[in-house]
Amino acid sequence: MAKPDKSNVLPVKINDDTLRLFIGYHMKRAFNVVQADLTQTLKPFDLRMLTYTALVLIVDNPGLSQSQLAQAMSIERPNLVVIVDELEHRELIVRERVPTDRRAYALKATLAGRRLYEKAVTASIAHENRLFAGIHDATRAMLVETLDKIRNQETT
Amino acid sequence: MAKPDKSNVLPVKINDDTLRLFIGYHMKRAFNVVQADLTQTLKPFDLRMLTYTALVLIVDNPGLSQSQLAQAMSIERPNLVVIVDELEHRELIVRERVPTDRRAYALKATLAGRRLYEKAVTASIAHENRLFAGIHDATRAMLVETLDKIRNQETT
DNA sequence: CGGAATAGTTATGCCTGATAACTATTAAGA
DNA sequence: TCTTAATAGTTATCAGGCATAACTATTCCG
Repeated sequence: MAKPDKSNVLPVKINDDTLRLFIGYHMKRAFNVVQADLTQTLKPFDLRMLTYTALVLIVDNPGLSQSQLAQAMSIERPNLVVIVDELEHRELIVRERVPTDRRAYALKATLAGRRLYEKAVTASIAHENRLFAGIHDATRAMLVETLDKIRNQETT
Repeated sequence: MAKPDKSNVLPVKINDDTLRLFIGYHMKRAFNVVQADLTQTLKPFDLRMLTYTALVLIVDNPGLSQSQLAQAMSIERPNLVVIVDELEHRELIVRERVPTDRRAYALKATLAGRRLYEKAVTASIAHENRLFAGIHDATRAMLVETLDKIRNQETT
């Protein structure tokens, strides 16, 4: 006579059928996995998702201002300050003065910044290839297309 | 002779082609939109995403423990305490003692909790139908299937 | 010129998420 | 049985992400 398994080594399976009705739930769970993996990928470069994103945008858009960068990253200006501070202190970017507008900074990557960019982007692509290895190209394309459609539903 | 538009009313379009290479980037942007909309949807019920998720799981799994709930929500036990506290103070759930294990609580929804659950779930379904109106059923199914596949790539 | 708007900054607070350390209770092994 | 390990829940604490208000310096505009 087997005694009931009270040990919670393998806890009872929880029913999340209601939550599974929601696409947002699936998006959150999936994104958590991607973000956790990306965080690990960026750790050797001492970059977080936000500092990485900012570095990429500065390298690809030399001379952009902090306001433009904040808007591109969909974060508020005050929150960008600390990010730019960190990149500047690490000498990955510089804040150059704009001659025609002494309020604004022109953000530009240094050589070290561009080198870190190359390494981090390469590692990130490898990370995504690994994580999405089981998903066909056509499916990936449809996924991206659908995600962009959702993004553009924005109810601002 | 049109003068160059220096006004940043419509800021220069920033090039994010590199970031667009990453599925995770598209996921984050899309999820931000969904989350913002859901937050607005839940606001009239005084629920946040986490309190809402916890309430749904407790209603659907009466008697589950805080440890099980934390695991189902993929958060640490200490962070769940405040969530359960809030739901309990609002008398949406109760912490019942488990006779066979005096360490654990059996979480159960009250009638008020179940009623709020009904309203919030109904509103959430309407929110998703509105947000995903432009996406065909077949596409939604494929989206969910792909997201679940990504979630299961988890590199724990 | 003078008020409005903009760029950047500082201070501050809320929410999410993680860890360490603790109490109470239960399980497990000598 | 007795000791030790493990578990459930809690507290304290910290870091990160994100938002707003208020401020300075500068530029725009009527």
